Amino acid sequence: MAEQERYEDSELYRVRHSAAHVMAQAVMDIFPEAKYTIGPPVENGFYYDFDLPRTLTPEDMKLIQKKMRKTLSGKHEFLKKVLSADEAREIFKDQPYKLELIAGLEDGGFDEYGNKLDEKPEISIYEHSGFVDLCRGPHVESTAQINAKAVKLMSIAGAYWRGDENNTQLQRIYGTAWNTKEELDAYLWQLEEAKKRDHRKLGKELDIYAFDEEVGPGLPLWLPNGAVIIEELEQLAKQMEREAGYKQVRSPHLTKESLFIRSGHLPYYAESMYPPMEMEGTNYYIKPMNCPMHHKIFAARPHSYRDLPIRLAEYGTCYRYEKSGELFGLMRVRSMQMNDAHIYCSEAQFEEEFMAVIDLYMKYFEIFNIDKYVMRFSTHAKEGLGKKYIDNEALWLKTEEMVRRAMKNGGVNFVEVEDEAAFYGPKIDVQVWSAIGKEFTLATNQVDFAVPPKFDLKFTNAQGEDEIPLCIHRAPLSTHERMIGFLIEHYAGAMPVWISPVQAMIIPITDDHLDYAYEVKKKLEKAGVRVEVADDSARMNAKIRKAQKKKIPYMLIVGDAEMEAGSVALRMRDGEDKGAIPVDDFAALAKKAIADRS
RNA sequence: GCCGACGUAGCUCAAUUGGCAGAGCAGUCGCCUUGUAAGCGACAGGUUAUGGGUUCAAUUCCCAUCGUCGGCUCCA
Repeated sequence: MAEQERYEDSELYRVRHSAAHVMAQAVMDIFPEAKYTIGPPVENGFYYDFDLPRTLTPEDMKLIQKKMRKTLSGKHEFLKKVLSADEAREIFKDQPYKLELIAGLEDGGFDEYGNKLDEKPEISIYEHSGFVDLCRGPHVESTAQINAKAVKLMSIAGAYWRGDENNTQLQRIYGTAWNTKEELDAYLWQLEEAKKRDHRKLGKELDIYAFDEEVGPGLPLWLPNGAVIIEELEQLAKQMEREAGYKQVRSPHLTKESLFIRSGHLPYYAESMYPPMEMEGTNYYIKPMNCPMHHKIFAARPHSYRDLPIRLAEYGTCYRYEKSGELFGLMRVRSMQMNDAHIYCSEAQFEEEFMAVIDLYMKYFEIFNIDKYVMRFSTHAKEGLGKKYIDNEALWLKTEEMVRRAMKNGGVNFVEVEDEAAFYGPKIDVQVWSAIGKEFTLATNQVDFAVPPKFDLKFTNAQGEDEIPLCIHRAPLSTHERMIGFLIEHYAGAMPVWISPVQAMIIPITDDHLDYAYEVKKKLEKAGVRVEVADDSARMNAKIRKAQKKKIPYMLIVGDAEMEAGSVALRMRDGEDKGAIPVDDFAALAKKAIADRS
């Protein structure tokens, strides 16, 4: 396979970066008193952030686009000039954000996002048709290289200066830019297609879940179809966990405050927890995580090294107070049921246990044909020690090395990302993308070296001494909410047979075939197939259309011929007509598809 | 939570400068009895998210609240 060109090195990257400058020029033209900040290329386009005297309107967008087009119709060269910090300060003396950037560059400290740089950078400006911006480039040679017909402004959004919510909120304009009009159209078409896959749209159409204003935001109601999917996922998890030596446990949704103080969730996690309720002078919290309960279950009985590892599993229901603007369909909710388990093991057992969890992930990915994901190894950051991370650098480094070694020995590809760990240890997150391109952590596999000692967890080792176990937190099937949201999009609503809420729809051609249809239904139900009869007054064609729109895997058409032969005419949801087959044969076929989870 | 947009029947969407709130699909009831993506007809369906305000008159203009969406922040 040929080496792929890095996006940052591509022509398109320079086109987008340059288009951002042209847009900034248009905005500054309309608002001369505005302050401009930064405007980088991003995936599929670019943005630029401004501090403006008033909020932008759709009319402004039109005007900006018009002005951009005018600039792009000419051939204006992008000229780079390297200068000193003082010279730069003189040019941008009325631009406070630029002055801040210059100061960062001068210190050799920080780039435009406030991230640390390794080397002291040079300070440069780019100028085109009289517009000057502090910028390290690269750009196209001239505006003639930007196709005005392939540039489109997409949306306005709020964004914090340097991504910090304590800073001023700026107005961000997003645009997209391509080499040709055809590429732009293809991109816009792709966006439309993605919307059709959106789990929020399909979840409604397929009657999987609903939100109700009166129930509350982020609190999904599972409709019968959704509940079927949940049931199947739990069956799968229970089977896999049984085979992998897990034990099922159960724990309450509510506990005393002291438990979460001990676990370290309070006060650090309080922002994400529902506020406490007071009973008889004691505060109780609804759990945002299951771990403290599982630790208590472990601690409820003494353990010998001979018992380890101990693997405690529970599809635990948790509640987290996500900020209102962060909610997103099923992917980000306030009530969730996690495919949770905690594995308590000795240090010697760690690598094998950790990799057994990764193996479990792989098995699930195979079942669901999930191949577009990134395993992210999330480590601590030194600056966060004692703040967002437990203050024990030696243990961090040690456990991180354990994970790194385990992953390498297991031959698993991963990317390492600093400052993404849990407060109690490093983790492997499985990153996936929603239909509309949002990134999510689907599954997670975390090491916990910090909390077991807090809970006085121990086992008796071979020498008869107390030893503290390590804990692995894992959730390979994520939460029901996120997993099902993901699966809806992954399959574009056409769920595999085994998790399809309705697996077969029997479609009688006329009412004369209804009795036979019910007879077939009974037989198939006996075989364990979720089947319904389309017994409404619509015509066969309409019934097929309806079943097709509900993405039901099998349509069984029954008429005179089938009734006589004891068969069904099988139509697949992709439109393929398999012709008539004996009912028993179909039952066997469906049974096999369900058993194989295909 | 913040910035912005939006909220009309179960769903998808109309409604002129403020002047009687409408259609398709779904639903119900009839008729038709049909061979692989929509048969025909009738009926029913609404305090235009909620609460205030302006006005002779508000779906339309203003304010607040709730919710949804696009981002930011945050995250399983």
